[in-house]
Amino acid sequence: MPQLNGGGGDDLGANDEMISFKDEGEQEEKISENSSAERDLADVKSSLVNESETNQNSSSDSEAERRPPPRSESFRDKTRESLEEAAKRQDGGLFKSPPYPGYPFIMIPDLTSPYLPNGSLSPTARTSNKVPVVQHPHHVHPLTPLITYSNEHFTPGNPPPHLQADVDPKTGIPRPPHPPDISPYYPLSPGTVGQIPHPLGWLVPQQGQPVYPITTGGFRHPYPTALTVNASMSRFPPHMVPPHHSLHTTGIPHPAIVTPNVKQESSHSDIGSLNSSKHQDAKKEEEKKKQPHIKKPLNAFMLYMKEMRAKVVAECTLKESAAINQILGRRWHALSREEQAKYYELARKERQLHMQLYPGWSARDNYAGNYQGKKKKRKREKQAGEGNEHREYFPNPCLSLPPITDLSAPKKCRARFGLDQQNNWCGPCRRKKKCIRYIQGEGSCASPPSSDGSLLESPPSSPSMISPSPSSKESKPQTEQMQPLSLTMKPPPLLSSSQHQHLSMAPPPPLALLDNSGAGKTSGSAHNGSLDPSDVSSSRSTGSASSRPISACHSHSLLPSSAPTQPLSLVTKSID
DNA sequence: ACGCCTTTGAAGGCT
DNA sequence: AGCCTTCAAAGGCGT
Repeated sequence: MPQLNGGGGDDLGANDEMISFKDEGEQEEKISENSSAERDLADVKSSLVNESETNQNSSSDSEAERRPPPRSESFRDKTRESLEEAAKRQDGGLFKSPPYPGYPFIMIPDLTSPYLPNGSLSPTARTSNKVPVVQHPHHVHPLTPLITYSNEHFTPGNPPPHLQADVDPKTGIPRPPHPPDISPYYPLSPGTVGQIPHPLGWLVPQQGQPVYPITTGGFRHPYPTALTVNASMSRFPPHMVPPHHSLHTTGIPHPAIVTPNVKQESSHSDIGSLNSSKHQDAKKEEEKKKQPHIKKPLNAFMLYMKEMRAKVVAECTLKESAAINQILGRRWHALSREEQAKYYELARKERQLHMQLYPGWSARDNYAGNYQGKKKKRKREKQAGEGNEHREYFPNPCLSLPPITDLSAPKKCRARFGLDQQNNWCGPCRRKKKCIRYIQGEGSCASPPSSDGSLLESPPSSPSMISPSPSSKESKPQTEQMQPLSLTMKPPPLLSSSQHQHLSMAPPPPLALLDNSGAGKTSGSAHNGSLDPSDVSSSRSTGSASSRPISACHSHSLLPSSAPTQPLSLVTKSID
């Protein structure tokens, strides 16, 4: 098995995750090409890291000086630079083992927890990127993934939401049971909703049920009265129409559903020009705007970002999301497999539930122009020389972070079988489409992901659960390619660069590495990673993004001099 | 007011 | 089958 065992043999088994580090792989590839082939990749990496780090250390100050003054830089460029600077300043310590206090999933949500940064209850009702959507403040919270997979917080006496007969006499909307354990999250006071926004808050298990007790057939039932939303108003079929104001079973607005912020101005502005079709059009428009916007479920990284953003903001003085996201991106890579796996698991579950809740929903629905209020996003032009080339030749030190490659994160076939067994993948998976096996295995699976509700112990993503798949050949021991996400396993410590060296001795190199050594050229499908979305992202990031420097987070979080971070972009950019 | 930036992952569409 | 594009969150910043 080509996966790195963070030293534990607790391989989570998602090869594809490795590919997330395709940059790393690519760079390693380049490195190995450029340097002696015999050199251990890890050595190369670490040495490069050290070099860059030392460079960074010694020249971080002079870097700015050396950097030629912006020639004909646009404001964007300047902004970028400032961003880079900021990131440089702030990111540093982020790459030491993040001081994760523990995983939120098993944390008992505590509003009073100091873990909640002040700003965590972030900006309320902000619009997401100008999309006229309303987000309740509780939608945003660093502890969002606080969803607890343990039953202990859920009194077994509470009937499942869909059986909840409690109906609000006023609204006719089924009321959530308000279990004492949940109430802290969702103090559904008249005007306000929960204070703890949780992207998956609506998934909070009840009655000791699995997080996703909803079966394909049953989840709609609780909403008959709630589905009073004028169907004509909605482009969504009634069953897709969120109950009422996007209320979830629990009466809690589903984070994925946002009601377009209908601008009131239109209503009175119409008064003047009531006549004619104009008014009608306006009306129509307004109605359209009222259509709930079902957002995409957050992916693992988004969940992670949501949770960690506040933390990063707190740790650093950064506020710019772009810079923070860079940091988070690197932190994401620095996460241990298990940690990442948890997010993947969450994301998977959210997707799953999302799919169940809105069977007809397609991500395409949210594409520009497909729903009111959404402006077309202008495609960012790829700058001519902005290829990945530079980046590849100047490995990003941050990428030499622990090769947390494989996650048994539920990535469908890819995760289950790994890249080396693509023949086992379902067709769609090979084309990066929806995994049919995954859907069949999961979506139709009425049984909870984990019977005891403890996803931590037996995550459904566990290949064995997902697919007894015929393809899971006996040839390969399960331990190798289908390792369950046993969170009981000791999480491999985040590796420092030095550790990374050690890691390089880890048994089977990641597939990517193998491929790299074998395949050589990155171009096209040289490595398996080309099949992985990460490659797409790689191409997407077009160097400009990935090469952006994110380095030092001043203050406490600074790494010891041994492992400062190196702004790659500085290296890459300095070339010309 | 609105778009861009920036990250990763998922998914749809196009070729 | 592979590549490309869009969207999801977030908040500062530029236009």
